[in-house]
Amino acid sequence: MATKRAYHHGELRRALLDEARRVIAQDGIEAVKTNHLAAALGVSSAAPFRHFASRDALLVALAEEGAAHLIETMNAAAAGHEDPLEAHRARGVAYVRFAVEQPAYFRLLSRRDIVGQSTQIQDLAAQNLALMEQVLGAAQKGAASPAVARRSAGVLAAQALTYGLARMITDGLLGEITPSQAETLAHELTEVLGPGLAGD
Amino acid sequence: MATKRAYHHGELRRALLDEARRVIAQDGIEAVKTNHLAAALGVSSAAPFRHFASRDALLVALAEEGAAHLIETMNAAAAGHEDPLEAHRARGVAYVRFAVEQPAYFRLLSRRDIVGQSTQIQDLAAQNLALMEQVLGAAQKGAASPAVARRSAGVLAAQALTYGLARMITDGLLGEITPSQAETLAHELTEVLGPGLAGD
DNA sequence: TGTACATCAGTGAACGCGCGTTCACTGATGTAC
DNA sequence: TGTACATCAGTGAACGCGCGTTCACTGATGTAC
Repeated sequence: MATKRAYHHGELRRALLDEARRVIAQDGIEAVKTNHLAAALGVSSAAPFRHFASRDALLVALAEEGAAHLIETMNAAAAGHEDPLEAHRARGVAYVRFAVEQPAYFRLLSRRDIVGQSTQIQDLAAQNLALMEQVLGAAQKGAASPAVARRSAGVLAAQALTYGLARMITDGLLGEITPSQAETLAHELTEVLGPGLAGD
Repeated sequence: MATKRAYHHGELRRALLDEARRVIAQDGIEAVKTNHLAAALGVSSAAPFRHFASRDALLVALAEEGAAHLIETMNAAAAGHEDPLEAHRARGVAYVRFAVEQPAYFRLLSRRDIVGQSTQIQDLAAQNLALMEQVLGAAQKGAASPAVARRSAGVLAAQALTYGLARMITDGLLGEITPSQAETLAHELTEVLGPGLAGD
């Protein structure tokens, strides 16, 4: 709102997060430099450290925002569906859309060195996984490894497909793609998966 | 073979590539530092530049090796199968196995800034895609976008699933996983996809 | 088989820049009386 | 309502290190005669 910034920026924390998000979306996480963020906001290069203990802390905070945002989006998408399989599919579609619309959040959330620093994010991920299992009503019999013991083949297949599509798009492996094209793709691909899940 | 290295290393180029591969597998591409490679091989920090014009050139060369290796592996895996659908599935499984066994190559090959520097790799990728389409015998009707116009939903679904699984594993999102566990997973997941592809 | 010379693959010292982070400081804002 | 003081959010200068890359050099290897 303030057109002319005075000595005190007022919204610097928020502005730093937003600028970092912009940079990540455009050039990736490695392109985030604290001094560039500061310069872009017309502030000294030491200023960011009044709000974040370190560059890493800034990235983790941003990732936490993203996680909350993602869960919310997926829950909202699933809410409208009676059929559990359709609800599950809607989650997958929403996930891909989120990745395309918010590539910065998505990139942060696929970095285990960043996610690993936030128990909050890990908790959200666990909740989400439990929800998926519940929706698909999958019995968890013996699985391939302890690490994936909680995931049925169906859930994992759906996750791998949506995650893979999301990554292919955000990593630029499919060229330029608009959010609406991404959504169409997500619909088509989850449809291919449909018969296999139903027969589970 | 030579136990004691003399003034001339003799295999430095090869050794640099191997060491870089090791580092990438363990800590990612960003962890490759020319001076660390040199130190690990007991050579001065300027030595690598006798064999590669720059750090980037080294990474591209390594990626080219990886691409050749991958194609070969997938072709070999598909060769034993009569049924085109099974052949296609074998390719997918081989792809995931490759990603797990050779995470360094896989990581390099999913970086478009690196792949983009090598027409050789791009050619190999195009050939491979054509082969997949041919195997699946997919008619290419109107698709979601020009960029993906050559890919049917079935091919893209299979790619997204295998790519997604491979990335989830190599990015550590599924915890520690052995190559044989990975192969089991790949089998299970491609099975889920089966019914949808057959009915295409 | 030995000597002269070109070429190749190393050395080691240094450069230079980018970037995260620190530090003593100062201007602005909020609160007590 | 005004003054004194604590606290907060900036500044700007500097540090220090990591790392890619360059440069003039030198020891080893291969080839011609």
